[in-house]
Amino acid sequence: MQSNCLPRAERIRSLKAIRRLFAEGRGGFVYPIRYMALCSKVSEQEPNVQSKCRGVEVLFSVPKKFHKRANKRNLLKRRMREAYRLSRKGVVEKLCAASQELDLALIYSTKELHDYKTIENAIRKILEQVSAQL
RNA sequence: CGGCAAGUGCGCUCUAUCGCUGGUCGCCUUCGGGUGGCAAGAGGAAAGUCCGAGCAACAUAGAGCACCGUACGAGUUAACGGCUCGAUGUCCGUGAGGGUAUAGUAGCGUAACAGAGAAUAACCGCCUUGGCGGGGUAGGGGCGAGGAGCAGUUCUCACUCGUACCUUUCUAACGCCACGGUAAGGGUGAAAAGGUGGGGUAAGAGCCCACCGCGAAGGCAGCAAUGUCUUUCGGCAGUACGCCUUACGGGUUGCAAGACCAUGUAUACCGACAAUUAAGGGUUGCUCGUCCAAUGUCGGGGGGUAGGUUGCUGGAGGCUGCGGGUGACCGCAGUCGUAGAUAAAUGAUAGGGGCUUCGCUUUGGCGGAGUACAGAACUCGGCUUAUAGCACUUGCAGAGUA
RNA sequence: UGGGCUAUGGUGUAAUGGUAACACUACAGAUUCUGGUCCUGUCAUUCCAAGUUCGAAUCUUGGUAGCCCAA
Repeated sequence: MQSNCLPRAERIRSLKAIRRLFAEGRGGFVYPIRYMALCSKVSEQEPNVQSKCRGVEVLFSVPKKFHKRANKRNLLKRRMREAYRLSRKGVVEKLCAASQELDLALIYSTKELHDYKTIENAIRKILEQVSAQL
């Protein structure tokens, strides 16, 4: 598996999982991004999912309240996704070693449009904090 | 040359690295998928959801009323409230041009404040007639003064003057009242019932006449809206908005429509039979019409939750050429294959190149800043709104040079 | 994504097309030894821009912002 890929399968798509994440996860804030994280053990009871560990599932969001226009929301989501894609490698390896899985929500919560570098720094810091909490 | 007006077109690009989505061709597979190659992947507005259609469902969508929309003429179209060409009024602009309005008027309603009056008007004014006052003329008797008869008093008087009263007659001027006639004038207002001049009249008035304006008929031009006239006739029309009337159109809901599969189990719903009731419920707001029918038994069926497939992109399609039409648009021939996501792909980073603009500079060149509006969600035809900048065509007024 | 609704002082509401009204709050003044009560006054581009009209909060059109519905 290529280290930089981020296919659709690594996104959180189930409503139930999102509800559980926001109900039970721990939050934090690194300007300009708010995050929620929830880690759990991989359940070893189910024999057919004996695969490689599921690793991280992630969700990006930009509220409509802060950015009215759809193209700006899209731009920010793409920048966050790109930054996450390029800097997630260490966390995934650590999780695989500990055989844990992690749900992560990244919410861009400011009215300014920031460029790629600030977003990348923020996401690096968030990933460090999350992996330190494991 | 810079500035305008109308119309049309375009709306950044290249390379490298790392990615995303669905398609197709191989290989692997535990049949869930994985992996490699190939070609593809946002717009002129994708937006607003303001109109019009397609498509789908709803067990009838039928009739009448109500309600809503449209409303100068002709055309265009699948359809439209759009578009094209044209007509008239009005406003803006020196101009090229642009904005806006325009179905009908028999009836009804409203028009604040101001003003006589906001629509069968009549307050002031003007005028006829009548009455009263006032004024004038004439007469009568009374009173006073003068004069005369007789110098004075008293008395008398065909005399003169003044004064108030009564009677008669007149009313040119003035005041008041009444029955009428008028609509010229009354500085108000957004708006006051054709305008100017003359005649006419008791006073006035299209009451009459001339010119201008308006309406109708006729001729001519035009498919028509309408325009026009050495024509004829009519004295001549009530402004705005709403109700109303007429013609045409509208069944409702919208791809989260709907169809299928899997999961799954509240007694919602459906069918058959039996009995009972005729109240009730549904269908569009109402009426008619029409459909259903409380309950029991049997059979089917499946609430909530959370998924997948389909609907889904080949269509009133685009482009080129020829022909028709002033034009919107239409016809024929050739050619092209052009997004299909679903917590929602179409990107990020780095480096160049265009373009615009600013500063420095002797042209060259160097440096800085900017590169818009905005992201498909069933699909089309329009409209509206947002947009850095660039290009082209035609036209307008102006300045300069020859 | 598709439907629907609303916008009036700081707040909550009124207003036939004809002077934007009421209550509370805030501020200023007056009263009081001081504060409160009471009294007087002030605070509006009727969300924005065009149009219709003699005249728009109201009618029409376009925009902006906010809210609601559908699973």
